Amino acid sequence: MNINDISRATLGRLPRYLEFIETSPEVSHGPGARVSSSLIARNLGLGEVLVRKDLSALAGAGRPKTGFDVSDLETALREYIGSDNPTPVIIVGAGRLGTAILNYKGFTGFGVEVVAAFDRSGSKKNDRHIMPLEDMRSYCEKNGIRIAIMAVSDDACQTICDIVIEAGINKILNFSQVRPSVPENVLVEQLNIALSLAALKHSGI
Amino acid sequence: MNINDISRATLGRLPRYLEFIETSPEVSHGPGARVSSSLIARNLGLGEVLVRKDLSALAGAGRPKTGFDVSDLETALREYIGSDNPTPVIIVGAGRLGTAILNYKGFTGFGVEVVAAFDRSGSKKNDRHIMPLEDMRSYCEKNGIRIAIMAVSDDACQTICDIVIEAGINKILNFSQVRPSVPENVLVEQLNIALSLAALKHSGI
DNA sequence: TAGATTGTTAATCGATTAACAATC
DNA sequence: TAGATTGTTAATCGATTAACAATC
Repeated sequence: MNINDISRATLGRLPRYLEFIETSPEVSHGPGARVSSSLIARNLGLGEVLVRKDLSALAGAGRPKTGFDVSDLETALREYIGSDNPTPVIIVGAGRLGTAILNYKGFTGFGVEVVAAFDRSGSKKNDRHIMPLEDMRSYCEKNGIRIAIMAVSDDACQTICDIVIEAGINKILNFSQVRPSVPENVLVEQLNIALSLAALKHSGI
Repeated sequence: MNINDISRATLGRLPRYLEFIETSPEVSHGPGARVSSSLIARNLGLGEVLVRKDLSALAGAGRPKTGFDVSDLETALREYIGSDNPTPVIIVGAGRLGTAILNYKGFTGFGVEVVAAFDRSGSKKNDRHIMPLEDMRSYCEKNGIRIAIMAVSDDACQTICDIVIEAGINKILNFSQVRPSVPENVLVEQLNIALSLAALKHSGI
């Protein structure tokens, strides 16, 4: 396993590792300080082999008996996640959901940053400036934006999606239940809140 | 494979099957009308064996040459999804995200329904009545609510979670990045928007 | 009968876990 | 050395796909 095939499952755990290493009093930070995968696993409620695999895929081998170098690990985690140099994304659709996401604080730890929001007519909501759709293309070109969050109605989804792609976006996180048809060089990920709820409802407990 | 082990992946496809069957002009609806898994697969962009497995797990065997009975399939899909008799859920936390979800229209097709929202202090937002947290327990007991969506800040997550469980909730869809610790008879599903974005960012295209 | 469509069994693939060998 | 901790290989598990047999 090497750094090029970090799975989504692993990626989801990386910020937890980083946060644990940075904040736990059980982890020391002097030069040469080390941390064991077992310690991390125990605190995060994960299997220790799993942690070991995640970490070694990311930061290279640990050392038997002593564990992983804390400082190397921090650097590698920050580097891979990109928390110091987050990727800019835009939001398209500034209704209630779009505005909520626009003001959401949890993105930085995952290496992304919402830099702008667009809607049919520009406006100003909760201190953040919303730009009109017409400005999206030039904004994205100028700022090299390739990722968009779409929070628009099911009805508008395909139409807006076409515009978004036209603006140079090639990765879309879509909150609509409609799966827009897109050219094959564009990637759409559906985030379906209702499905998560339904799965919960059906999960036997 | 039988109806008791419908996977989450399958569950996510069921509403799409139902919608296709109900709305596609390629599907007729008279008594004895049938539809083939291949037709569904082709239209939804899925493998036909996959569709066949999903459908037969849900509604029992199809018939070679003729396919699946449309009416049986519709009944089974509606029955399993529960769209005619949706499960009530509550929202806890009526900030921007909570309010957005409260007004979200996409739940019915997945067999769930948001029936109330709670926040520290009750209020009225966008025509929907928000109740104070103190009323949650009696409301849930009276209405038999066992599922909650938590849309509160990371800081408040554990505190509110305890209150939610106290109110009789045993399944929680949590938008916070904090994973609350809960008794083992309570199920928490994390829905992490930032992770979805990060995964998209790292997906090679 | 022939052909469309299904069901079944085995193969693949990815993620996780278990068992054990290696090493500092 | 002994023991803590790692890495590696094989097993498991779930979802999907491929190949093929069954049947109306």
